[in-house]
Amino acid sequence: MDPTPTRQRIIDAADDLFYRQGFEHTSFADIAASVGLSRGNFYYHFKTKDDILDAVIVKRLADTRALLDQWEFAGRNPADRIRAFIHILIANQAKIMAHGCPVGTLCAELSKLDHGAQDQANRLFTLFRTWLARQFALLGRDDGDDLALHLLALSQGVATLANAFRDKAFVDREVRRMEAWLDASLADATPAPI
Amino acid sequence: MDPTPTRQRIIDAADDLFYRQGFEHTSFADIAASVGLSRGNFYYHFKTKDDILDAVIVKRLADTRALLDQWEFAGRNPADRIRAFIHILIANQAKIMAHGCPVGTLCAELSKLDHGAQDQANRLFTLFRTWLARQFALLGRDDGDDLALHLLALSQGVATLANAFRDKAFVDREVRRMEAWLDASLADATPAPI
DNA sequence: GTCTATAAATAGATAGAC
DNA sequence: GTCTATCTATTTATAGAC
Repeated sequence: MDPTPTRQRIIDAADDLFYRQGFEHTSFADIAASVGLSRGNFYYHFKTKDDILDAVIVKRLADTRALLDQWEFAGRNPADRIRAFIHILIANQAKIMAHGCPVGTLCAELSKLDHGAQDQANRLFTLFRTWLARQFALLGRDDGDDLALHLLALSQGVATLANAFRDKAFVDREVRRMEAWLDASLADATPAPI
Repeated sequence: MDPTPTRQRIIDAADDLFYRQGFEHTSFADIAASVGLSRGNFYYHFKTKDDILDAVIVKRLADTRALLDQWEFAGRNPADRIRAFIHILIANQAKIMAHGCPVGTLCAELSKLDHGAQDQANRLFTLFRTWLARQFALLGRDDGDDLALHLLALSQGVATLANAFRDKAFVDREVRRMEAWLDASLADATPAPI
């Protein structure tokens, strides 16, 4: 009858607030209010703000691994799995237009803050990178990591511009472009540039 | 014998600090110290932090217009001018790896802060977008704006990942890829996707 | 135009009662 | 485990002397 322990509710609330408002712009008071907790009791669960950030990143890493495992399981072949990645831009379109990519915006912010958790956050990118590279490798490409980084870069840029221009049609166009590029990559051993 | 007025020195310092540390993470004290000014005197020149941000964005807009005019003048044809855009990633490689793209990171931060200057900052993107779209149009493309947004998105994503992974070779590869894509677009009326 | 001193608000963090 | 009360540091911002 205690569905989610307080600690987990704090992490979930912080995860959401860090995404929507940014890490630095989110205060303890914001998180406490979101959970329905007093500021004082807060420190029983987390000693410092950086401790919460660590916990949020650990949670995001776990969530990401679970997502990739799900795609791995559900996708019948590597190409379908890569398409699943491309389609996050559609599935999360509203959130991305409102707040950008959770991974890209967090890493960018931590870089500005010169924060010690930078490397941990960057591992979120690495999870996608490694997973995508393996899918491309399974398709017989020996430049899987290069293709993975390229696709990751394009999806990041689409998220950034989608956030700035709030243009749904632009996102849809770019998703179709990525799909066409993937198809061309499958048909041709030396796919078209960009 | 007063080379740069204090107001301009404040704007220059804030511009640099906002880029390297982010807007919110930069305090008046930081800017004042960077200029060599007391905090008190600061308010003689700018009433609020938002006023400084406005001035910084105005400066960046002017700098960007000057840069685009220079490319317009120096490039012998639209293709060369687009190549000049692509090569910012090389020219500013060190800064981009350290702090990301000045435009993309500012717009992303202001979006998180839900800041009133969002639209003003987004105009920086629009300057590049409109300029690129015209170059593509001059090349006979009727989908100039689409191509402009696509190139802008890819360069944004490259900046984001360059900042996260600090990988110079990755940036070089993506620049070559963009150049190859541009060449293919020129040769073919229906260029390869992505 | 520049300075020192200071106000007022907020943020991170702690102590101790219940 | 949760609360109230409090401390300390920082930040934005103002007042007034020079």
